[in-house]
Parts: sequence; structure tokens; C-alpha cells
Amino acid sequence: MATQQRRERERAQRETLIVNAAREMAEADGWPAVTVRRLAERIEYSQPVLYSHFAGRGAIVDAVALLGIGELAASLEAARVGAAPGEELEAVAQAYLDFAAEHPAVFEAAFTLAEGLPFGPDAPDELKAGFAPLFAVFAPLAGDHDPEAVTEAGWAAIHGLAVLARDGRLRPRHQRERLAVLLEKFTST
Amino acid sequence: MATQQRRERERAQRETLIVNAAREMAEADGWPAVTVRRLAERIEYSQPVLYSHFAGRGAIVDAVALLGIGELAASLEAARVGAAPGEELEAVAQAYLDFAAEHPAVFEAAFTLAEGLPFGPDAPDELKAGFAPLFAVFAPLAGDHDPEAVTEAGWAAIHGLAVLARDGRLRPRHQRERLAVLLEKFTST
DNA sequence: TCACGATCCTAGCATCGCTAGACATCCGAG
DNA sequence: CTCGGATGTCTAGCGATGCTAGGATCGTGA
Repeated sequence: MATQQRRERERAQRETLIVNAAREMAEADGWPAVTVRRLAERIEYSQPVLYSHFAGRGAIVDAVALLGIGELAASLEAARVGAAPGEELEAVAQAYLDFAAEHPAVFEAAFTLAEGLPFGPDAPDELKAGFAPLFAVFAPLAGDHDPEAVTEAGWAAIHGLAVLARDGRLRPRHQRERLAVLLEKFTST
Repeated sequence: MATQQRRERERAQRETLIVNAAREMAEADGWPAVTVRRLAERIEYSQPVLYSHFAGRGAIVDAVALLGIGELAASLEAARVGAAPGEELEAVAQAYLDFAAEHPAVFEAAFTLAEGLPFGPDAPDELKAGFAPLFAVFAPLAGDHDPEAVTEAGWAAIHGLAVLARDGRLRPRHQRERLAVLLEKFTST
């Protein structure tokens, strides 16, 4: 029956409603404020409904993380293709730092809270899509090294910049200069 | 009276007992397993005793973080002075990665759980002591840039390598190669 | 119309961080 | 040596958390 399809459609809608609500609440008041009770009240359903969609609170965080990684991937790729020739690396790196600064809660979900996301060979498409633009800008700089290793090292450098800056570990007003150092170190020969 | 001094001595002993217990429990079963109740039972005191030493659970985590940062600083400095001339950077970087891999719970406390630690100008000595060996190996590579900015960028690169590897985001067997890439990028020219 | 199945909610459990108030213990003054 | 006060510790409990069992309610198809 068509009823079945409508049901599934409504279920899918409600699932994105949940994920979006969790994301907005986290971005507004931090992840500790995203409790199952408050989330349920926000979407105007009772708590057990959440558990019919997700295995638990952690699974909801993972869903936000996956969504965020997809957006980060799209943002990186957009920065790459929109950059002037020769400036792709800088554009991608800047996009990465901007994403971390503008969506701290999503970034936190993706890189420190998520626990159920598989990595390595059987990672979701969003994760591989995020690696692609990084590989595109770092691989040409590989020289004698393994292009993937260079990409991973470059990614790590940018990521470290993002997380240490977010936690207030670095001098706030020198982010631009730190990035310039990194770019020069990676591009020179 | 001398009684006062004995009291303070015993209090200090118990405080380190608490911090060490928290650290061991976290290293054994992860931070979520370090509850106030379990910690109290472990040290064979009731819960309120913990609150007479620390403002709350978070303050205990901060204490472990500070302790760990001190050890990390000592480890980095030892690696630097013990390295052959010209290999100080590699030794320090390797020590950083080793510390993160061997004490994941302490590393987590120091860099993702700690919330009450002050940074910037009025940071505790342990934090400044940790920056010193990094500055010592990175500043000579500054060239035209600000030495502190280069140090921060280099630290971020190593740190990113540590956290991404810890979370299983990077290919496990290529850590050595990634580090080699980083070292070459920073030392060339 | 009616019985069945899916959907949802109320109520509750165990556990968490934290705290008030009672109890015990130790110290120094008389 | 005794006793009052201060110090230290514990028992018991509060509000809130993540999660779940069981019953009520609704729509569906015969």
C-alpha cells in the first residue's frame, strides 16, 4: 500500500528533524545541554520515539558527526575548485579552519565525540569524500614520499591547528601567521 | 602546633592518592568509568571527602591533566637533551607521539577533557615547561617567520598526528612515514 | 464493525554529580 | 583529667541523566 511509503517518508523526515534539532541545540548551548529529555521536548515527541530511530544518545551524536563531515567535505571541495590556480592548498586549509571555527559543536561531534563511526576501508562515503580534496592538494607535493602519507601528514597539521586554536592553546591573533608557516613548509620544494 | 603540619601533610598525601587513583582508573577503563562513587570506594573514603579536596569531578580531571602535562614536558625535554646533535626535532616529536600512545587517558585529560586550566600569559609552569622544548627545536627553523608562530605550527602538526592516529583516523601502520614527511617538510631549506 | 498491528506515551529503574545534616574524633583550655 | 568546641567524616538524599518496560491509543484491512 501507499500508506507504507508515506510512513517511511514521515519516519525519514522525523529522523532528519531529530538530527537537525540535536545539531542546533549543541551549537547553541554545547553538547552537554543536548539531553535526551530536552531533545524529545524540542521535537515534541516523547523520549522512546528517539530510541526507535537511534540506538541511544551516542548514535544521535554520530549522526550529527556524519552530517557534519559531509558538509566539511563539500566545503573543502568547493574551496578547492573555486581557488585560483596555485592557491588550492591555501583555500582548502582555510576552509578547514573556517569550518572548525564556525561550527564548533559539529566539529566536536565529528572528531572527539563520535564513537560509532567506522574508519579505514569500510568508512562511509562522507569520510572518503572529505579525504579527496585534501589528497588533491597534498599529493602533488609528495615528492619521493607516499602521496597518502603526505596527505595524512598535511591533514594532521591543519587539524592540529584547528583543535589547539579551538581549545585556546595558541595565541589567538596569530592564526594567519601559523597557517602561512605551514603552507610555506609544505610547498617549498 | 606540629599537629597542623602533620594534618596538612596527610591531606597532601591523600590528594595525590586521589589523583593517582583517578589516573589509573582512567587508564584502565576509560574516563567515563571514573565516577565519583567508584573513585571514593577505590581510595576507601566517602564521596564528600573528594569534594573537600576538589571542587568537583572536573577539577580532578584537571589535576590529572596538569600532572600529565608536566610529565609530557619532562619527557620532551629528556628526549631533546638526550638526542644526537641534529636529531633533536625528531626525538622530541617521537617522544610526543609516544606519550600520546602510551598514556591515552592522560593525554585525553590534558587536551580534550580539561576545562579549568588557564592558558596564555597566566598559565601554570607545567604548560610553559611543555612549550619550552618544542620552542627549542622549532625556533631555529623559523627563517623569516616569528619563532613562536613556527613553534605553534610545528606543535600543531605533531599534535594533529597524535590525535588523528589515536582516534583511528589514519592508516595505523604508516605513522613512521607520516612523521618522516613532517620532519622533512619542516627541516628542508 | 471489529480485531489486529503499529505507534506512542506514562512511569519507572539504575546511576550520575553533588550536598545537607548528623555523627565521631581530636585538640587545647581550665 | 575533664570537657566544650572545632575539625573531620559519613549516611542519606536531591535533582538530573540515559534508557526501558508495559499499557493506552490510533489507524488499517477484513
